[in-house]
Amino acid sequence: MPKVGMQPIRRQQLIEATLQAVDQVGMGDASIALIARLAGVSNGIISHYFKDKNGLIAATMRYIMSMLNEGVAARRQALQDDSPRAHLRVIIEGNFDASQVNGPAMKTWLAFWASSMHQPSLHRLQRINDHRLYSNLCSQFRRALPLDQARVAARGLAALIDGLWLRGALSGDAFDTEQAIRIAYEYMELQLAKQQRPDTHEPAPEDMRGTIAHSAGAPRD
Amino acid sequence: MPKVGMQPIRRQQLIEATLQAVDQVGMGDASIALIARLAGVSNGIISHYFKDKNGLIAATMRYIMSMLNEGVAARRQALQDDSPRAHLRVIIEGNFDASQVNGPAMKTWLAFWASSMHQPSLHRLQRINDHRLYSNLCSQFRRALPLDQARVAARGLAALIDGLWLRGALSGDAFDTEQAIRIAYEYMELQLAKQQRPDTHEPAPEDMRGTIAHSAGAPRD
Amino acid sequence: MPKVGMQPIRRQQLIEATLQAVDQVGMGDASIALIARLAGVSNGIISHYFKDKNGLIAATMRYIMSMLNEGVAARRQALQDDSPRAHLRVIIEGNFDASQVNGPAMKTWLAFWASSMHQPSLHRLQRINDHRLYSNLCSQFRRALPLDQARVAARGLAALIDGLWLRGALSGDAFDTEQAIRIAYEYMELQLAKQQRPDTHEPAPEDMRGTIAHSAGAPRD
Amino acid sequence: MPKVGMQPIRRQQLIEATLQAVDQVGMGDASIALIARLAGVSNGIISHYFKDKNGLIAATMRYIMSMLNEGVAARRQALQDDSPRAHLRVIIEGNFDASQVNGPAMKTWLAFWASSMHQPSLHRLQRINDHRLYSNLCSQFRRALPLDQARVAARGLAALIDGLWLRGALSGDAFDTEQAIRIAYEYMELQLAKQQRPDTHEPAPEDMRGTIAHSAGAPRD
DNA sequence: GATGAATGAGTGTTCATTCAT
DNA sequence: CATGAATGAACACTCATTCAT
Repeated sequence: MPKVGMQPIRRQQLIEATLQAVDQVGMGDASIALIARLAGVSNGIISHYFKDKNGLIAATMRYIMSMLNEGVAARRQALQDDSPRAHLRVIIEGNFDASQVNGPAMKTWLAFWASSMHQPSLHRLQRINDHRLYSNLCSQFRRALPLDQARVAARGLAALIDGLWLRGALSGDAFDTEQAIRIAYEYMELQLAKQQRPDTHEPAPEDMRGTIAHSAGAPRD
Repeated sequence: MPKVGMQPIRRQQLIEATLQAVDQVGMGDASIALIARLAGVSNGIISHYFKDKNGLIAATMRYIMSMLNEGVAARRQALQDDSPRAHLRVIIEGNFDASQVNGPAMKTWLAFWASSMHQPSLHRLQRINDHRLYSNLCSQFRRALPLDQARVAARGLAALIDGLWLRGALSGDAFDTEQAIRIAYEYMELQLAKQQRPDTHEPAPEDMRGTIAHSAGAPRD
Repeated sequence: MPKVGMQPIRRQQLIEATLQAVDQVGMGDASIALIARLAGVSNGIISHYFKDKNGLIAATMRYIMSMLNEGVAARRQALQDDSPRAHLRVIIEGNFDASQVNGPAMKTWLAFWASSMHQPSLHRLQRINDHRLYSNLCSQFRRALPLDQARVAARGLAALIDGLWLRGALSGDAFDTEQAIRIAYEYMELQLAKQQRPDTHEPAPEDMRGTIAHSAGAPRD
Repeated sequence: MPKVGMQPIRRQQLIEATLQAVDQVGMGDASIALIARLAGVSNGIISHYFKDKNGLIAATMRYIMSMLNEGVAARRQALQDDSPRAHLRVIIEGNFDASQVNGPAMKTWLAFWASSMHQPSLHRLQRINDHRLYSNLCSQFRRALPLDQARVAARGLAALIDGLWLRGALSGDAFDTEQAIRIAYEYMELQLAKQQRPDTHEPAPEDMRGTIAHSAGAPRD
């Protein structure tokens, strides 16, 4: 009943109800009536805060994306090592953050991707996100590799991260975060190894002092 | 007009109309009425041949999966080199076959994944497919690497293939098949390279003497 | 496949499948497809033999009615006593014949009644049947009672028979034929007992010395 | 137009439209669209208030049943004579109340009976109703007769009432309430007569001075 | 005689959206 | 702010019927 400041609270409430609904019945069956019931509010209020259902969906997507970005940002701030490797690790870890590998988030991401193929507004959101992951990876690889190699490495690592996430999400089993991170790390190392000894394709061992560093790199984009 | 033996013809006709409809408006809006119109038949015929819409969707998915399998199988038969490397290349290439990187197929795959999170029957299909890619890769890597390494390599390559495919599908641009294949090849080579030099810090070295073997491996399933 | 004489066989086959279908799913859900499947024939054949669904329904009703009539007729032929009482008993018993108190018959009768309220052709069938029971009872009571009393007795006994049948059918339990017959007998006796006392204001007493004729009495009508 | 507290009004409105529709075209053809049109509301509102068509049908049945009960209850309250006879008369009369012998009610009852053979929820309703008529009759007969006789009398009278109602409904002509009540009265008297002179099986004549009495007994249940 | 492919109108139901209260 | 009554189009699905074979 409070007049002031209800907006952000209600919006958050409805976004979380949306995630819950998508988790329970899928995006296709996540009706406004169900979402409103889960949020404990009336049907009508949704258009009040989000104009229409698409608005709610888009807001929910932006919310998950911001969770992803925050997951990376928080890790980056805790970094002490400023090496590319440390930054890349942060990006990788952030993309497998708990906020991204739970049921509601995974189902919503998948539904979002499917929708983005036909909804221009979602497609735009999606491209921004995809590009962010790539460019964050690329800018870190760039510090260790020539541009061409950096681009390929970034493209590969981005794909590997998304692929690991995708297969984990689709498996139906609990997400094996550790294994996913390990595989992504290894790929990163293999790419970085090209820098040290351009004549070999071995990873560079000695400079990996477990450091972590405060780097940048927002997740899934 | 009713002829005898129309079943296979009509089924194929309706599956193709479904792909077309999904391409045009997305799976969410691919109504029976639209699919029937695209196929040039009446609404009612769909339940005659597929029981209900789910039956049509599942048949469509099976069709795309069989296309994928055939794409790999055809390449495998043309193979002259029986090495793991050659087989792995076939699997990679098959997964980026023209039948898989066109609009209708990509949109259908994405929609299928999203649906599989909530439809047990689709989930089953999906798991079978995912597992097939992994086990095909694994059995090839196994010929060159120790079991543990082979597993990790297979998991990584499967994820990389799916991730490259996913990012390509979501990009909205034409699929850059060549680049995707190149990145996947490189990953494959990096993994196979571990066998060569037993002296490095990598495990599983000596027993993979470049052996090759004739194996099989169908992609994405 | 025999050409000649298939008609009566097919018709009977389809009528029995109709009873079976009504028993299983109710008349509302007894589709032509289901009936054809139960009969082991194709959908299309029904219109060949019965023009349309209504024709099949009507034929099925006529079949049940004829079973009822045969049940009474058979008992009447076995009769040695020609008294009104004996004839009335035959009518009562015939109405609770096994052919009338089984699941398919009871469900079909009820559905038929409901339909007869809106289908003139069925309504006509129904009236004929109802009237037959009444007039058969009436003609027997007439042999023992004055016309007015006979009419009331017949109306009452007809209603009691139908009511006993109805409540038995609706109960969901096995039909207690014996009890129903006992109650109907008692009513008959109470009505016939009025004849004994010629001093009452009613006519037609003494001349009904049990004798009289083989009359008729078809069931439920 | 949406007002608060519309629920009871709309529900009643829709129930009456249902009766009207059943009267006009039968329950089989009483579509939601027709009912909504007769009620002057939109199709969608029905699921808003009754969940689905079955809910509306069940509510309509409960409404007719409550009318029946009220018809008996009102008569019972007006009773001055507390004799079993008076109470039984009230039950009989209530079952032929104007609310039960009009077209819509009769058609709805018949359709309800037919449906109750296949819809468990309706069957339950139906059994309750059937049992109520029987037990009300039985408890009154019990005051004048030994238990065994009372049970048989109640069973017989319940069947007679239902049978008279059924034949009246099916006749297609205007319901002859008076005649039906007269026949039921007579049956009641014949049964009650057993009490007075257990040594004879004659009905008790003299004590039937048209007494009425205030008794209880709800009809058809 | 018999099949089953094909139709297309009709069904109950769901749902995002609107808006008077 | 918030409700929930109300709409009406859209949906998947059913079905009696027709008819080429």
